[in-house]
Amino acid sequence: MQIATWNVNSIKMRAEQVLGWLSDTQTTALLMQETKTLDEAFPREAFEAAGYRVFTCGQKTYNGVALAVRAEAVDAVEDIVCNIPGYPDAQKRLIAATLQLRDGRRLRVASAYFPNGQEVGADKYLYKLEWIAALTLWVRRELAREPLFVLGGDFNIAPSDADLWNPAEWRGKILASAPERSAWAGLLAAGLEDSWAQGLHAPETYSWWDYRMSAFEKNHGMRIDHLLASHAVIKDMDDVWIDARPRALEKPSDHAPVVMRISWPL
DNA sequence: ATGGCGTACACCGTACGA
Repeated sequence: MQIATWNVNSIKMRAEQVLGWLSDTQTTALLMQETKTLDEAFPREAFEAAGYRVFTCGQKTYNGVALAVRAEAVDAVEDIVCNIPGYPDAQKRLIAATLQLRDGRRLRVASAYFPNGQEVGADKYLYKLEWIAALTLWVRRELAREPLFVLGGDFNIAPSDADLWNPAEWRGKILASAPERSAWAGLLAAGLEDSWAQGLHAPETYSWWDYRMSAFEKNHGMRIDHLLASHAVIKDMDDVWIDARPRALEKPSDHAPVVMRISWPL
């Protein structure tokens, strides 16, 4: 079984690349962010024709999250929620669903698009911290009833200076500020583990590169997309990596997929 | 200090992003 998260930066622009990548990698469940599309305009038929079920929580122009799940891997998909329960928000940044897997396991997955925050101290920054606090409370509740849980997405947080190509310039700034890193630690304290900590990774491995100034070619990137999971998932994880290949295509998303392989035979 | 690039909506430029 393979689970991936990918900020696609407009699903209408990227559907062909995403479907090609799913076909190449045989990914079981893909968590998408920044679909930037109303649910009725999501290219659902193309995903279904490729053998995936799709669940969307979208809006016009901005934000938007979605799940694509291989139909043959699940008996049912249940308890779908759009946005954080109890946290009303016009911005669509979370979708979760429980996958009743063909092997009998129940796995809850959540795709999250964390607010960017714009600048430390800005209104959008306060919203970011408030949103993460609400998410953390929700994660605690979910973990109490769903032992197999994965939270993946574009966190818009670089957990350590090693996750920035130029940490000196980002010290204390948005994506790297102490309150954001403390919020990250709070998510782990709620009962999640960072899948990345399980693997051996080359230094300067990133998940996002600016479109400008040939940042990808120079590997001027950041690692801000993550897969967290409960221990019951992490203990069965074989590998985790970032697939930078799609970033080198024509008209790419500025983010690359983060992928985890779990030993369950699906 | 700005823009550098890309996307969306719909203006023929603005908002937003990380």
